[in-house]
Amino acid sequence: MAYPRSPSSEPVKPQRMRGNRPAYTTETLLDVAVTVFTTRGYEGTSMEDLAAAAGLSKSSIYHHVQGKQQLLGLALDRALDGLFAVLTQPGATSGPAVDRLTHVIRGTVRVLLDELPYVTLLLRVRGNSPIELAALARRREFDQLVAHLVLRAQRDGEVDVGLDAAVATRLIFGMINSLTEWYRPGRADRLDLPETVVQLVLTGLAPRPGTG
Amino acid sequence: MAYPRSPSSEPVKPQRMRGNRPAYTTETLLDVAVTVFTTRGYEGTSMEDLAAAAGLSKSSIYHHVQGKQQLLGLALDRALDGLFAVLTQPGATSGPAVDRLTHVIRGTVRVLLDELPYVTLLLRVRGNSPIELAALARRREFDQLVAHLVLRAQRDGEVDVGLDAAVATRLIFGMINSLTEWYRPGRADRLDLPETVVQLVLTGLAPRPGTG
DNA sequence: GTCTATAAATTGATAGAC
DNA sequence: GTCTATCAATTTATAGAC
Repeated sequence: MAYPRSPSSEPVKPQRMRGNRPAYTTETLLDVAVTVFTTRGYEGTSMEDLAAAAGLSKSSIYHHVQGKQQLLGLALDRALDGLFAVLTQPGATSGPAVDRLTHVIRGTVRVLLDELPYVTLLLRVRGNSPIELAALARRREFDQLVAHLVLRAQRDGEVDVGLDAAVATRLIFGMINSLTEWYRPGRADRLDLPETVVQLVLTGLAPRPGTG
Repeated sequence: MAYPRSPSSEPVKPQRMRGNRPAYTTETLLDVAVTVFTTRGYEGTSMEDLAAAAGLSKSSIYHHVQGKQQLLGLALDRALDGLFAVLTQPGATSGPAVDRLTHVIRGTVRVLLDELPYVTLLLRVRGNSPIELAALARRREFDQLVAHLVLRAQRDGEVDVGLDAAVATRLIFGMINSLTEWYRPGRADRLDLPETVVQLVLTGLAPRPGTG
């Protein structure tokens, strides 16, 4: 490599634009967009809203991404990748079904909290475009894999047989997903939310003998 | 009242319009609108969409309501009225706190199922207009009254003291509200959903001795 | 009660200068 | 990488005929 190093091998040094702000990348712009999308809703957000939130003009946004839909697609993929990663972790693929289920519940809560705005956006998608429909299809796939795990745990006698497994799965993950409605980083961080959810799912509210 | 009866005292006889369809009232139009709103999202629904769904022209809709926002406001009020009614029923105002809580859980699930599209719409509101902000304020009031009930049950030793009451309340009602994401009338109607939810909340998934 | 026609504003997106 | 200027399409809403 005696030749001058090609520009692409240089370390990334962010250029400073007006106001001494680092120039946007697709990634940093996505961060801004997802925040606005989750605040005002995707359809309720105009490119003008995005531009104002980013401190850019509308046309500058089109330098980084093809359009509003692409921003949505990137955000939904990120959320889904995080969720599917939980299902391939060792704790989710071996051992008693109820332990795998517990692992998936904990992992799903963690991903939801770590990627809060992205998962929030995913959970609100209605299927109004091909991009949204594709995300809904991936999400259904995730749901089905989890439902299968609950069914296994039930057949193995590890969880209550009095409940319909499919309904219980939906209710449990509905509970988990509802975290996006109120959790904000910084608040209630002393609470171990993944553990709280696992406890509530496994034993419910009823006082257990010896703890009251 | 010897004078001819005024038109307003006549029994309501719906006029038949084109295609032998009864003329719309604000109420029947609201029904159509709420269905479209929950399918495509409120912001994702144009007056043109509503007109197409109703089989009317856009301008005819303005004969019945002032505009899109008013349709939203009427729908949100209906959902909130139903939820608040649960809190004033006898079972919710006397007796041990845990029984009152159980009553409210059952009642909330019932209202949610009975007024499904209206409550669904309420749960998706983001606060993008004064009408939405007012609905969110009423909803917060409902949530606080319920949270108070859980706290009472906890203090009375009727539910597990290992859980944060406020967090548990949010998770439980998050689970209930998640019914709007998948419940459709006709399907799973043999399942007693209010009871299933109460059981899951009180005892969780864990198999109880004697039932396995 | 419903229609056609149209106004006024906003929307997602592009062209081209710096 | 960002800007101003602009376009074509869509959106909410109104006017006025039947």
